[in-house]
Amino acid sequence: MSWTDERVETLKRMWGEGQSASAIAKELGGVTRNAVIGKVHRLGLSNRTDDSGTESAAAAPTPKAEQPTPEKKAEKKPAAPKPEAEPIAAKPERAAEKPTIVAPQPNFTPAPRRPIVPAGQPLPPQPSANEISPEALASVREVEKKARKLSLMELTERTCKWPIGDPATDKFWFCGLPSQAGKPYCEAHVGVAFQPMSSRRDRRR
DNA sequence: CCCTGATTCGC
DNA sequence: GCGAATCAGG
Repeated sequence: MSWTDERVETLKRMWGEGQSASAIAKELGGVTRNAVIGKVHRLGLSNRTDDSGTESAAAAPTPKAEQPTPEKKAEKKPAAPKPEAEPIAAKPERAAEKPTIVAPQPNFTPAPRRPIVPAGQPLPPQPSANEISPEALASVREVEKKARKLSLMELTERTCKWPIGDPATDKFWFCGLPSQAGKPYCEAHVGVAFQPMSSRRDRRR
């Protein structure tokens, strides 16, 4: 397989979406994650958070030999118009939803009033507003159908620990699907638990 | 052990 | 330019 324009485009898009190299490789097919990573680097888009300008010091690991490879930056940015459709705010339309209790979210605040926090304890990282992408929500709902419904005792290092149901009843279990490396949740639940780190970073302050 | 990206270097 | 092997980390 070779890096056709189309394949490169897919690579760029998915990488931009924060997809992992292995995921991209899988999508493309015929290449390994190594190939993808290698290509990513050659394309010069290894840094997913393209914040040019705010470059402070650092990034000078070579105190000795400067640049053995005459690196020329043939930047050609304006190539992609990138009609990225901004996802409209998720539609929390869940009026007549089924009585099934929605999985509690880690960043969910049950008590709207009670900013009390353990003394001197820095506030836990709050992923800003909980604007979960519609896709992520849909994904979660889908996943919960396939949940292995593990009990607490059945959880392991590599099972999703996302709670489902009401802890006060028997209708309670854990997702149990394969968790992502180093994360406590499966792919879908990671998606709602953590913000994609990209999205709209900061809307003008 | 599972996974992640980063880097190297022979091709 | 390519990507397997390797490295470094979670």
